[in-house]
Amino acid sequence: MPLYQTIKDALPELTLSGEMTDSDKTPGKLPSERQLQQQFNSTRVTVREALMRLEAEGVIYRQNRIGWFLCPKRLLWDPIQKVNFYQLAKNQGLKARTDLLTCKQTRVSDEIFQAFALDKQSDFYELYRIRYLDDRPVMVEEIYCPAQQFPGLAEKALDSSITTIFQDDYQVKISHEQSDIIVTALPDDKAEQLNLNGGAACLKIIRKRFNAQQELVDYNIEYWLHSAIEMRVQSN
Amino acid sequence: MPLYQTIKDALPELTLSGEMTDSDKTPGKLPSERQLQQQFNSTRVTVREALMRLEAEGVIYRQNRIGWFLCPKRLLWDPIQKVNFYQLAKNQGLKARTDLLTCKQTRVSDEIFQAFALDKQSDFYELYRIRYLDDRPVMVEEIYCPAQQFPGLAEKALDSSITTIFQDDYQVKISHEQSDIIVTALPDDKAEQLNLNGGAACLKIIRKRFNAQQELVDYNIEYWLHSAIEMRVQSN
DNA sequence: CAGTGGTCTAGACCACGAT
DNA sequence: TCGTGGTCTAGACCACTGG
Repeated sequence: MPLYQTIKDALPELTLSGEMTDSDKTPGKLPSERQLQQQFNSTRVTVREALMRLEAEGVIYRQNRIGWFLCPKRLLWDPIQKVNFYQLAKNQGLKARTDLLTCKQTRVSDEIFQAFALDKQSDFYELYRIRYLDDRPVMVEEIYCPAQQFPGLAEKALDSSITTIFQDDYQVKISHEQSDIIVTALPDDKAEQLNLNGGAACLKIIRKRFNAQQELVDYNIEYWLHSAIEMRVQSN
Repeated sequence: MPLYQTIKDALPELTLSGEMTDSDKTPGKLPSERQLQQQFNSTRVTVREALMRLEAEGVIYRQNRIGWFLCPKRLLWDPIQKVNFYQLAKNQGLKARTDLLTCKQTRVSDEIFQAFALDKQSDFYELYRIRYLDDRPVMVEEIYCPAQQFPGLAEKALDSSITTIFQDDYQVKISHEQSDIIVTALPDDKAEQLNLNGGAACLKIIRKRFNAQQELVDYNIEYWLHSAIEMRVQSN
């Protein structure tokens, strides 16, 4: 059996038992790579091989230049149900939070513009937001919607539910949506916003939401830390 | 910019252009790691860092001890629709194939047994299958169903659609199913069956299928090569 | 048998975090 | 300032693939 397998198998217990120096400081924090290297009489390359495999499995994750941590349980999500993020988290005993990073009016890429089937290229609102579960950053998203349709959007409480704002402040109701979901690597710029490392596996979700007239209301790109989410779908 | 970034960015074009020795032999095959190491005046560790990031993105994949290859386009799949695998592939211009690895009667783990809510532990059929798209292995699955309910199942054409066999040979019709979907790493034993490497990101799908009486008909665990699949879901 | 990827060693320097 | 993870070098031996 490869050495990294031995290390990999031993790591979760080693961390939970709190034997090693780092672990008793912050709960769930793994010992440093150099400590592990000594513990297993190996090298950093091999230790990191073990760590990265555990990361791929969704057992641990890392914060950029901080260290490696055990993953809490995943958020269970049904892509069919249009359940509010806060409600979803609360139902599962998790604390949800959203931070608005930026909100500006701008032109958008052709791909996004064409999805809206508008007459001519005009301004869009572009929102960048981060979502947290129990204060752990788990998702970044970009939201695009036509500026003309949502005057004064920038002044709203954009760290709350966009759906609610659309509905209460603009009488725009979502009646239907389409989600494309792929597994890919977290792009470096998104990773930076999450204080994570680029290259980690993530779930990329492109969501288009429509009103009853089949008009596109908003275009949403989400990147989820892969270890933070689990999907459950029913079909009849 | 890190060196592995430079290599990563240059690789797809380098492969497609067919400049390097390996690439013109097998279409889509990347140059060997040692060739790349020379080309970029670097080391294997760094070259592999670039390769593994591309793998995580779903741009390339590797066959165990054979080499790295560019990924073909993903199979688009709607977890809500109960579409036959062959039909789905055909609609998207892909050639589907299924290989039966093993089929035996056996006891099963408590987790699976309990899902069936049977009176007492009895034998189950356990099928292992591999699925290919255009002759590329993209999925391994385990299927479990109660042996008593499907006498002689082992003699059927198990490299075709199980759903069809259930329906035509046993008058058992699936009316409803539930899928759990998570991103994780391909376990080593599954990787071996696919001639791939353990540790690569994969989509793990646990599917439970029920008849009209809400009885569990079969229990299915699938591991998809993450770069081979894309999900699209509609919600109303 | 030659070449490949899989695994591993034993170092190094840097930027950044915590203190 | 010290320790951390991020990146990188320059090798090595092995098991296996393919000719």
